[in-house]
Amino acid sequence: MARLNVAETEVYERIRTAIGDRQLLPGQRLREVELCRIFDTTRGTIRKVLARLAFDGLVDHQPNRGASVAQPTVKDAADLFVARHCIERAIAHEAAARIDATATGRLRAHIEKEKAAHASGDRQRMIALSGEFHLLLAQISGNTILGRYLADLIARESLIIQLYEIPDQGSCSHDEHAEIVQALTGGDTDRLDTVIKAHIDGIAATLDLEPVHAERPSLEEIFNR
Amino acid sequence: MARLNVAETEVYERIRTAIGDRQLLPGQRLREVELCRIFDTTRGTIRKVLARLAFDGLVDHQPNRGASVAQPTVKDAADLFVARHCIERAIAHEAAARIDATATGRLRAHIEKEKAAHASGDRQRMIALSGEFHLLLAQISGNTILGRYLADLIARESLIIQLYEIPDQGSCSHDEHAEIVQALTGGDTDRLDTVIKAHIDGIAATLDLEPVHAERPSLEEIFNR
DNA sequence: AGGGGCAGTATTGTTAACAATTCAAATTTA
DNA sequence: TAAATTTGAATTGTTAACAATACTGCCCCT
Repeated sequence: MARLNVAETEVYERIRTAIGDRQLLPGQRLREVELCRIFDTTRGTIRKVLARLAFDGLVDHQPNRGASVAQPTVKDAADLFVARHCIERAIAHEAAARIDATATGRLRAHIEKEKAAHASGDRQRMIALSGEFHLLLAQISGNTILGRYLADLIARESLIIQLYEIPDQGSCSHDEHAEIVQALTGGDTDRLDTVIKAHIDGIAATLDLEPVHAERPSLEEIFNR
Repeated sequence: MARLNVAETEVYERIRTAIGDRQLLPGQRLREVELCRIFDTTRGTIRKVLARLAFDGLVDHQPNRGASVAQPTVKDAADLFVARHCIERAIAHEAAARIDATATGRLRAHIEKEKAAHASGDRQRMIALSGEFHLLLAQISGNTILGRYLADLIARESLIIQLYEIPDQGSCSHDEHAEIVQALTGGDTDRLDTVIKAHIDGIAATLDLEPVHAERPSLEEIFNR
């Protein structure tokens, strides 16, 4: 095996998961030399990684002004949930056509992990596992393109959730995941569609996407009342 | 307006459309210095462009072995049509919810262009216009994420069509496009689904599993005239 | 005070030289 | 002759210095 530019993908993954895990908050500046120190690598590598993240929409990269973690708008969020529903539905259909005992076992095992995380109240881990469940579905579907799109959407979603989540609205959906598995193995595609739709809507429902926030309110609006 | 790295996007677009227009054939090598000469730019710019194209899946980029136009596999092709159907369906639904007289007018005007290209037998132009029709739908839908995915899929598709198309199987589908517009304005979503499905299946049906090998024109010939 | 320039610093962008790797033809060897 | 090896050229990968740009605090002026 060729030793592929390991440093680059390493740094890329670490920043990506840091965003997914909500350690890197939206708007956080990402200075090149600072990242160089942290990851013990060169500026060239960092630049490539930032370019990739910018292309993913996870990072805002303006010429001569550097990079920062993206701050998706309300419209971005709305577009995302439409796209997510469409991709998730297609993945579920493909997975239903290919599912076997092994796949079912992996899904059930994953749900057990989610239950454990829920029981122990480890919120960070719950979020990570929830994403992984859907990526596992994508893997079972076997469609790499859909899988890539889903990974893209999940990463963006984590930023959106951070920005727009309604506090104290625990979105712990491992029981919904169990329903999805049940519908998958049952072969009832109508029911599958219903469950998928409900699941995505459930996530969207924990957000406050009122158009009020669409345009950032001006300082006038905030203080002049 | 800031003068954004114009050279980079320029080169990127030219190579991208050269692939879309079937001037750059699958497997064609893309040497850095050669591209530098052709586009009169530096190696750094070319490298960034090639990295981006590789990320798009349009270019195969192996460490120390350089870049070449990608050669999607049969599985890639199968995955693509599943994804394409899913995205196209979602875009159609969104577009149906937002369509107005202006949008209808633009779609009809586009179809007229397609008819003209068909009448004049300009195959190259027909291919380009066919892609544009779908991107126009995406624009009407207003969903930028779905639009991005669709653009991605259309670019990949052009490579797949080149590799696997059955010769003399004229896939000139401007009448199918007219049907889509009719279903869109009619508001009949079931019919819309049927038409979309038929359209995608129609494209997939013109393909064969055996790769086609063709003489490849040099980069000079493609870009320098 | 408050605004406008000004210089110094910090940060990003680019380039050109150098290093590492691969490729292909020529040569050797069995 | 065919496989293996060598060798030099072609090509890609990396780095470090330099250039350009944007940010920040200061001073001056009104």
